[in-house]
Amino acid sequence: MNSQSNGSQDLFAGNDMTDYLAELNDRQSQAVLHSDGPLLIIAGAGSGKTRVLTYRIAQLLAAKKSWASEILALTFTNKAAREMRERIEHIIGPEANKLWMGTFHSIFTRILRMEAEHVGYKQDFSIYDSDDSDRVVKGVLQELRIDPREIKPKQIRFRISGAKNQMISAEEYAAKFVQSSLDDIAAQVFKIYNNRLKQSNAMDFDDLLIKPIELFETHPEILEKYQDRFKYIMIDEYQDTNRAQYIVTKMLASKRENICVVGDDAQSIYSFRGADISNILNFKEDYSNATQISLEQNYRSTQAILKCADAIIKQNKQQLEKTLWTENPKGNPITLLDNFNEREEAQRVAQHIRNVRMKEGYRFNEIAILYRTNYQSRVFEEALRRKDVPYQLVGGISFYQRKEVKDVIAYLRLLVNPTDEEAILRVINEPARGVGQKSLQTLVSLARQNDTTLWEVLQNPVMLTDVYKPAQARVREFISILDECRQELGGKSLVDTTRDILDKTGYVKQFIEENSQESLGRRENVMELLNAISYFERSRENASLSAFLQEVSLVSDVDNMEKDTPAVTLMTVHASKGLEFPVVFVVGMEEELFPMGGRNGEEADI
DNA sequence: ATGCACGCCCTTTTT
DNA sequence: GGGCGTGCAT
Repeated sequence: MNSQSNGSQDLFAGNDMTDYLAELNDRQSQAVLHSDGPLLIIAGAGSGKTRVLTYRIAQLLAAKKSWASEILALTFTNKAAREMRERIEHIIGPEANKLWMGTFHSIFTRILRMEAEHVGYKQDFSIYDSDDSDRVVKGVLQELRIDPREIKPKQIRFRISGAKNQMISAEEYAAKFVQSSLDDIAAQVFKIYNNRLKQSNAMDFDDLLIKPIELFETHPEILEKYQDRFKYIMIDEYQDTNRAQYIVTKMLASKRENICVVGDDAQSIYSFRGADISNILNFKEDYSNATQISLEQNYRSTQAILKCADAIIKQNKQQLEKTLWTENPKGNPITLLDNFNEREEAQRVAQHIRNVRMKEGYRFNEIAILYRTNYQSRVFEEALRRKDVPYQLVGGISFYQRKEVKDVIAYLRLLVNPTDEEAILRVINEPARGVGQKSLQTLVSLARQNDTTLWEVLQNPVMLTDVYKPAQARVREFISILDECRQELGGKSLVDTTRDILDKTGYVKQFIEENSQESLGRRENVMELLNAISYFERSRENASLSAFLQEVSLVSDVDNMEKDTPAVTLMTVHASKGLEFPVVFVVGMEEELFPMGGRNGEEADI
């Protein structure tokens, strides 16, 4: 691996700024030394982008341009944020913890928590992931008497999310964007969906980006507070910002224009979730005095690989011109493996892995298998198992998306935010306590009729009179368990409180009684969640339940990837972005699958 | 009315 | 390898 790679060697032995400037090439140090005014860094793949960003922050601090607490650095993944923070900590020490560095979602959640009341929320609002959103949509569809099997909740959610990303309100959507009956349904659902989230004191992922804009638009004095606080703003992966992210950062930067964006139009991979490549293409028009610096030297790949990538990217119609080059060796040619089907492919990849290990001495953790979609992993897992090759899966159904984990999390969410309707619906009959569909339906419609929260209905004995008698008692039991555990929050530890919930509800007991392979696994996952909570509690100063919940709702699986375990890594191409492996298999390179095409496969997407 | 077992469905990429 | 809906038993 090259010395400029993401490798683990300590690059920051010296504390003297000049020391590490010496490690940079001309363009890199130019970018690091630029301090005031808008700066656009076009950073090709493997061109040392992270190192430039970290050094730039260190440089701003060293030159006393600002305090750490006045720098805002936004990334897309927790991993990128953590990596940068660690590197900066090496240079400047614990002061690094004062940086406002994190994903868009986590930073703006932080701001929203502080300003919640100004956007009509309570501080401990819940965060709904896409699964929660789908379930809300589904509920709304049912209330509208639309069969969720004919109209898929996901389709509706995509439309709502797409609209939100582009800052189109439910009202505007209904007025302007209805072109099909599906749009029409989406428009109806959109409004109700928003109300329901609001009433549940919950935000979805998109809200975390939109609500700050609302906040700043309606409260100029609050906007100004943050404009003054953030003297320097840095945005990583700018090519992947969507409209909301573009607007909110522009608002924050407009006073000082000390905004530095780093990106590469050729590496835009998130258009499917609203990323708008024109944000980076138009940066120079947004800020007429912007400086542009292109990082074109690649430190990661061989010439052979670079040449191949370049030949493909050159065909993009819209792009910022640049040519990647490298001083690295020519390297092995790329090997093409023709296969009859996926089973043969997997089998031969597994064999190749054994070969490169035996003949060329690579270790398992230096090898990666990349595919387009998670479900492709299965056949490779099988093949690797058969050949006794250890592997680790990154992504797919992540730990925090498992049903049993989500259930326990839902219980915890209810301690913090009892009005979280999605959480109630999730666990009110989990484990089965005799509150079935029929009773639930009654309860929900009571809430709607009285324009109140489900929680309110559950608590109100008068309202419950219409509900099936046996269910009433069970509802009361459910409520009192939650109330009891909520009392504990201040006193007991989080793990103990969680254990109490599990005990009182019999959640784990059901798994023990079932005693099947499956329930055993589920039980283990719940135990692992307890471990995670306990670890969180031990490693944090102010380890509140709501802080834990926030963290788990904003982590992804790549964040937990183990770099040193002796295992081949399996993941999607998306998840691999920014990582390095000496040996890489890109599998399933089939028409329509890679790149993904099909009916709506537009040329721009390809 | 609820609970359970079964068969059906689907699987882009992520915060 | 999931969830989810259906249909049957309790």
